[in-house]
Amino acid sequence: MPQSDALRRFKADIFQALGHPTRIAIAEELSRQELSAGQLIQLLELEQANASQHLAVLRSKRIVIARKQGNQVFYSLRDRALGEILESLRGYFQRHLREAKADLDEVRRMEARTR
Amino acid sequence: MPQSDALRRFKADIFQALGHPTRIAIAEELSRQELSAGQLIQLLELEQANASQHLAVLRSKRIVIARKQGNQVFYSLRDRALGEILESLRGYFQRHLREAKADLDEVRRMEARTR
DNA sequence: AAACAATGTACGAATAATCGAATATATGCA
DNA sequence: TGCATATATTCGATTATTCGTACATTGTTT
Repeated sequence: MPQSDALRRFKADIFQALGHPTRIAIAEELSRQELSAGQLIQLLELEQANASQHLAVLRSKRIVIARKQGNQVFYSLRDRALGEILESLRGYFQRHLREAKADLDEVRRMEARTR
Repeated sequence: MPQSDALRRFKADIFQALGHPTRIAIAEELSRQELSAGQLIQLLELEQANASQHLAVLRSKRIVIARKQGNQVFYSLRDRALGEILESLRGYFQRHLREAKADLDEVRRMEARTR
């Protein structure tokens, strides 16, 4: 592949890091306010280890900043642009609402079948 | 997880679909202009089957629209917002250039070692 | 119809992502 | 020091992605 392959990988890494519902949820919460790991766990009803793993992914891609204070670790989004991207996807979703709903319905049907 | 889990999955799906360097490259080309599968293959120097698989991913998440014309299939980005998101990541990259460069360097070192 | 061109799909192997359980590493406090 | 709390890491099993090879499909041309 020609040109700046490494730059593409960089971008792809960021997308990929956000390519999981739990990490989306974390990023959305953090775009509103700084939160400790524990608070995130409580808010999103996550397993402790699982949350920590997802936070590690976000940290490794530098999407999130960790600030240690005493016993706990406070997380925040590193760049507000990421919050805006998340926000702009809301618009995207609205714009394609009809089809998006069809997609979501299909997801639900799949879920129903799998249970 | 509370609240609209399905909506998060929807968003995560979009990120995940863009979470691969080849698909980023495809999306970036298509944000500039409509292109046939063959043109993409040539531009990005991809294997035919591989390109087709990546295009299938982008189609399945409706990131891309396929228009069949005679023998060939022309692709375009479904929503310019996606192009803008891609563009805004360029800004993100600039803003964190120093660290981003360190990341890229590390990627390169990893690559060098693996070869 | 036969050959060709462009694209898509199926399959299997290799690699990567995800999860829960258990364990480790701080830090705070009695 | 000893114990509790908050967070991170390791491990193994499971599932998902990715890739190349081979084949299928569709439309075009002769």
